[in-house]
Amino acid sequence: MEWKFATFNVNGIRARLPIVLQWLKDHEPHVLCMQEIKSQEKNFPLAAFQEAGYVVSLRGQKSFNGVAIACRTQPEEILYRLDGEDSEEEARFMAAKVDGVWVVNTYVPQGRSPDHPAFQFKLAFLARLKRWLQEKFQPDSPLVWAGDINVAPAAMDVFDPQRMEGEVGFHPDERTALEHVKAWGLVDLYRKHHPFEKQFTFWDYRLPMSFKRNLGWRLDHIWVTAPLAKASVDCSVDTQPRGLDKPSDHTPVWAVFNLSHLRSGE
DNA sequence: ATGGTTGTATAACAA
Repeated sequence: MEWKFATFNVNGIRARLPIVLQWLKDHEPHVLCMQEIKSQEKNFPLAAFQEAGYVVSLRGQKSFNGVAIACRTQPEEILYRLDGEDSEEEARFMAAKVDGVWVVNTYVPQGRSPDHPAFQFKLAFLARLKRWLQEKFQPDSPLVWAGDINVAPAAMDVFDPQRMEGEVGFHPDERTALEHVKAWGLVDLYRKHHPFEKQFTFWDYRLPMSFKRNLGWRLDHIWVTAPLAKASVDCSVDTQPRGLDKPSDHTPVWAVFNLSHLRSGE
């Protein structure tokens, strides 16, 4: 069974609905993780997704943040909170078991700047995620961690690494925190399939012509456990939606897996 | 130099 998975920071689901629906129609993924839906559940366009053939589970919040998972089939199990989270916490995490695969969808805190308290919150979020993975799952089980991770893992993942070194999104403490999550047993799937390509997933609105000039960052990721890495057929970034009218500042990342390959244990 | 634009919600705030 070919299983297509995608992640997209939509930056406001209501503003992005036409682009997202068209993308679903064109690519027909089994699962789409979304971040920054900036919507409460009552304002989320559930019916439009249903008409497109998707069931959506979401963790919303007024105005900011918010994550959602759109699936072809109803997930077997859904989790809305990292361990220890209280109901007041920002909506940045959810997980669902779909087609036998655990899908962990995060909108990692951006961090504002390295000297801001939000930066420590970002590092703590990554540490908590690692602990949660460690306590709940085995790295030899099929699991995807995806979303807007808000960290560029390496120099080739930012348009000007010398200028960005130490900035939020490309700070050594963030790269270390990300390495710690990875060390649990995850593979950066885009990088596995494209070891040398400089390919971004985010281009800031505030930089004039940033997309045209390719002044971007690779912040959106699909990281998977070993069995899924082995079962993966392809992983790529679709830059097309970033060039449309009224785009998100991010663009989708997708991957294809051969799940029958996974289940046969080979 | 510390800008710039965008979405949400309708005044600022976050990114």
